[in-house]
Parts: sequence; C-alpha cells; structure tokens
Amino acid sequence: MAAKGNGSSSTNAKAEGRGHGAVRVYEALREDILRLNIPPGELLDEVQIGRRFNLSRSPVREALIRLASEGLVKTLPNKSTLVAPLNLEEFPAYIDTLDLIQRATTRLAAQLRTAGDLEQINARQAEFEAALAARDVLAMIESNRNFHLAISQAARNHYLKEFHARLLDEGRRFLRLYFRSFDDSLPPEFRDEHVQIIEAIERKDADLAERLAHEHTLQVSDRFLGYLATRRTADISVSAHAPRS
Amino acid sequence: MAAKGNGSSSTNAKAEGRGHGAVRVYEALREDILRLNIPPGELLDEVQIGRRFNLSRSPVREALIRLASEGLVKTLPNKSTLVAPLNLEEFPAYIDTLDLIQRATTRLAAQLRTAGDLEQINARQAEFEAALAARDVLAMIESNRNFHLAISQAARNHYLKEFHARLLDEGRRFLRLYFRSFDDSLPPEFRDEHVQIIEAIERKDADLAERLAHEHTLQVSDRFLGYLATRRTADISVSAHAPRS
DNA sequence: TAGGACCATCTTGCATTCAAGTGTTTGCTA
DNA sequence: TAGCAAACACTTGAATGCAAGATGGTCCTA
Repeated sequence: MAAKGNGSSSTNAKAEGRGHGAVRVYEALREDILRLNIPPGELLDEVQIGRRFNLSRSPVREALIRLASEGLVKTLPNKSTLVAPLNLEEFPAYIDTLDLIQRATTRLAAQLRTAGDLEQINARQAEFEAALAARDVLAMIESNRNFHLAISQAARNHYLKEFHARLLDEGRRFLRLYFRSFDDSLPPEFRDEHVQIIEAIERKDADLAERLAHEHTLQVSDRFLGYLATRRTADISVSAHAPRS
Repeated sequence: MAAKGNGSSSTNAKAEGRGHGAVRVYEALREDILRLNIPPGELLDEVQIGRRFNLSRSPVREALIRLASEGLVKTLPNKSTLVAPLNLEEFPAYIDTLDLIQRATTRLAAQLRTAGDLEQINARQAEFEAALAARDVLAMIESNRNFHLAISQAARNHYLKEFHARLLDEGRRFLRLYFRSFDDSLPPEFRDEHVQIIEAIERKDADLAERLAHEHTLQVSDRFLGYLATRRTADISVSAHAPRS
C-alpha cells in the first residue's frame, strides 16, 4: 500500500520475472493517475509508456485495458487513450453514493467487528496520523483511503468492500486536487472525526457509527465544495486597470 | 441489450471491421458466462477461443482481461484462466448489497423520474411480461435486469447505476441456476411486484417505492434460499436398499 | 512396487511484425 | 491566395514468433 519506492521513475527493468510486467505498468500508471501525477485528459501513448518500463506494447496494452475497465482511462477507438477526466459535475452524485456506502459499511463494522478488525483499523489510523504529523499530503490521502477500507473489511461484505474501494480511489483524485490548491498545506480537524468513528465501532454502537460516518462524509464534501466555490478573481477590478488598493 | 442473434455460434467471421474483434469476443463470452452456457470453473483456452471466433490470441486476450477485471473470470498466473465460480456462500452479502442499492435507486427514481424515464421503465416491463408470456426464461432474466436498470437510470446517479448493473449481472447467474433447477418452468407472481413499484415511482411516493423494492428483493432472495435449502435426497432410505414406498 | 527425476508438451507472457484508420502536411488548381 | 486532394507519418488493432513456467508421463532406481 505504501509508496512503493520511486513512484514514477523508469524502474530498473527486469526485476521480478515473467507475469509481472503488465502488473507493474498497471500499478504504476494507476498510482500516477490517482495522485494526479498524470493530469486528467492526458494522452497515453503505448510505445512511450513501453519505453518508460522497458517493455513492449503487449503488457502496456494489458495495463491500459484494465485501467479502462475501471474507468480510470478512456480509450478512443483507433485513436489514442487518455486519462479519464474527473467530472466535477458528478461530484454530488459521487458524494451521495460514498455517503450511502460508507454509512452502510461503518454501521456493519460496528455490528460485526472483531478484535482483529479493530487492530487493523487502529493501525491504519496510526498511519494516517503519522502522515498528518509529517505533513505528507500524499501519504495522508492514501492512509485515509486505507482507514475507511479497513472499516469496510470489518463489515464482512465483499461486494460493498469492492465498490467502496472503487469510490475511495476515485476520491483520491478529488482530495489531491483539493490539497494541491492549498499548496499541500494540511487540514484542520480530520483526526478527531476518525477517532470518534473508531470509538463508536469499538463500542458496537451501530447507530452512532453510521451517524458519525455520515457527518464525516458531509464534512469532507462541504470542504471540497467550499473550495470549488472560492472565486479568486472576485477582488480584481476589471474596469480600472490599476489594482484596487 | 437483446439476445444479439445466435448467442454462442461460431459467428461468420469478419463482419464489422477493425476494433470490433475484441468486443465481439468479450460480449459473447460475457453472455455465455452470465447465461451459464459456460459453467463456473470451466477452463478457458486462448487459442481455442480464438479458433471459435476466427481471431488470433491478441483480441481474445483483451476480452479475457476485461472479463477478469469485472470478476467474471479468474486468471491463474502462467496457467489458465477460468470462469469465476459463483460463490453461494456469499449470497447473503450479495442480497444485502443488492437490497441497499436497489432501495436507493428505486427511492431516487421515485423522486427524480421524468416522463421519459417512466416510458423506458414501462417499455422494459412490457418486455419482461412478454418474456413471461412466452415462457422464455433467458429473456425473462435479461429483461428483469433491464427493468431494474431502467429504474436506476431514472435515479440520475452514475455511480449507483454502474454498481447496480454489476450486481444485476452477477444476479443473472443466480437466477439462471434457480430456474434451470426447475427445468425452466416459470415463476408465479413476479409481475405484480414490478407493477406496484412502477406505480409508486409514477406517483413519486419515495417511501413506498423504497419499501416495495425492499420487499421485492427479499422475495427473490427467499425463493432462491428456499431452493438452496431443498434436500432432494431426504426421502431416500440409506439403510434399506429398496426405496420407501 | 513405490518414489523421484528427467523429458516432452502445452499454455501463457511478452516481443515483434503486419495492416488499417486518423490526422497532417504539402502541393496543385482555380 | 484560398480550397481541395493526395500522400505521408503516426498510432492503434490484430497476427505471428519466441521463450519461460507448468503439467503430465515415462523411465530408472531403491
């Protein structure tokens, strides 16, 4: 789950034998896309990617097909394939869905969690807080995802967990966009909300856990929508050419 | 959406030019898997499939990768790839999830449906009833899926709809298994439940629509679980070799 | 006869080659 | 010079070639 080393360097080729080529490309491209290292809309050339990984087009194609099937890239027939744009106009639908799923998984987790689940959840939260302390935005975003996914794991529902993972990954791009706009300075009170959720799950208080998850999701949503709503040119006069004092 | 002709014949080759090879294989295999024409666990050989479609391994590989990414086939590294087994032990989790999603989409549909949506939903229901009348189990299963997906369309949430489609398709295999066990004889009272849901959506009664969707899902689940619970050897005596009168 | 090592074969993973669209550029014409 | 068309370059879709890992069988040995 961690940063897997260099992130987007050219990888010193044929480590790990046969069968791992396509996986390597897939995982590297996936991370690059979700971290916005490759911007949405960017064209992806098969041979160019192949050169980057010292591979032929075949494994690159396999990786792109898998990414396309996940919706992370769009492929234009007989033309190029490009990184899927992140649709801000679909953000409300996204949050609606994430809220629904997260309420469900958090509630189920409160009902079904084992001691081992709690251990995992706390471990992910520790990583999250470490990332916060280190002011490492990328690590924070990833450990936030892993925290909620650990809760999903405790919910003991394969289908929900898989869908939840999809949504959380999609959310990584939104979060990255959000924090990048603030020059990667870090947020205020993320930590406490997580801690409260953990306590509710630990006490097996399903109603409370669901409510906290709901409020947490809305908090994140509100911050992001607030960011989208900031009008940065509002104090610039367009009639006078000299800036307002 | 409809049966697209032959379904699983060898397809008279190079109709439709470049770019459609992989799609053809993908769609054909997908239908064959969801209709249980290819049983779960079956090994899929790339060259063999290639022969069936008059194609080389490349497009076949692409189709298999996409199917694997959807979870319809599992690929064993350096070995073969096989049709994903349908996990009956995960059926409760499946129904839990389907119920949640279907309650959400049906409620949203009741709130947001347009006249056009209603038209679509009614059209799908008409196809469903036609399949019932024709005693065509396969068509019934598919139009049932399309009926619920039309409701999902009216819910105006891309994420929910996509996930809903995934779940409904997975359900096709369960339903096929169910009806096949009864030699494709057809069910009793499917029709009325659909009609009631449509009425609730038409009247924009969100609470009622959600409740009906919930009950409908539970009905289907109960029937399937009842089928799984039937013990067909219970009346066979194992101590006496002659059958009980 | 049981067990294991070696060998043949098969299937996949990747590389390479060929062919078919797409977009661009250049040159010709009005 | 504007407009159109033909040729070219480029990228993808598909076919083929090649090597590595896996499976199954056979033969040898204890």
